[in-house]
Amino acid sequence: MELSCKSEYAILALLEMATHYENGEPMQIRQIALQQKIPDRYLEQLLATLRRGGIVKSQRGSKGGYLLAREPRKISIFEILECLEGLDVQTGEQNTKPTSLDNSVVSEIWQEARQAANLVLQNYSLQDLCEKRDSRKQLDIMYYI
Amino acid sequence: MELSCKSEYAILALLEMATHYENGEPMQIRQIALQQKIPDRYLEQLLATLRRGGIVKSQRGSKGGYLLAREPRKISIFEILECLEGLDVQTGEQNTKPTSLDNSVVSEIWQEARQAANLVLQNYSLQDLCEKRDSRKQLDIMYYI
DNA sequence: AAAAACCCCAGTGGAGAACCGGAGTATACT
DNA sequence: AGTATACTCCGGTTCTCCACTGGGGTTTTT
Repeated sequence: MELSCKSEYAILALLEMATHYENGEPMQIRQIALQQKIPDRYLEQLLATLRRGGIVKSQRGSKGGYLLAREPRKISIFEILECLEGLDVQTGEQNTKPTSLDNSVVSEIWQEARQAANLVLQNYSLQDLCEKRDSRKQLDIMYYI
Repeated sequence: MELSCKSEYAILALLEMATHYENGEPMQIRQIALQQKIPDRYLEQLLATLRRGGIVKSQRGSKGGYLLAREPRKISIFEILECLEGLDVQTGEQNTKPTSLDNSVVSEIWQEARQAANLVLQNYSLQDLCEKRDSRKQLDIMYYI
């Protein structure tokens, strides 16, 4: 029930990219890693996965880096998590576990709960998170004054 | 996002105990383990945790075993999972991670999603699962005829 | 050609999950 | 009283996965 480090890193990185989305220039791994305090070699792998998942695109060579593949509004948090955690390799072979009635009832309940969580995550886009953060920031400033 | 083996075992075991709840006699670990195909030495540990969590009570000695501490209707699936997975030791010490604005926004979203899942699990009792299974069983018999 | 970035593959250390085993203790039955 | 039958507690083992690191490559810009 815990948010994995991997997913948190990925969301933070994408959040960073989303806030700089407008200027259209690619962001480097180092740059993102520094801003969000993420080990850069690790982030590299996460971004590679996100690229394969069609969430970001990369530009090689000098002046290269990463860009969101779509507008922040069009990228849901659910999609990000699915890309990273998901792809539980659907082993074509039959699962040898003899699924009993009890077993299937339990896993259905579990699936229903997961579905409820997914629904929430599908309704949050990167844009939403950015706005949430920015309005929070404004609030903080107000309080400071 | 996967249901841990531990939790699945526990729910299955409690399900087994719930179906025999009426006759009032304690069930032995071996008995439950055999029925639900769970390694008995492992189940022992899970039941100990559930006992400390006030979900089952134990009777020692010959003719001993385990009993649900309450009626199956009064035990929610959420409570079971919380007892097993939960208790994320609230380290009194300050978390040294410098929570940024981004960080807290992300973890709030995550918490909201988890909350949605928990709500589902809170609304399912052991009794509900038993009934769901039994009605499924009836259906199967009908189809067989 | 050299520098700056991404790309790919491989390995490592630690933590936790899923078990297993043995010695101890309470209870019931005879 | 004694034995069998259960739970109780404590420890160890094996295995997998996560987070992270390293060493090469390749592509692009200057």
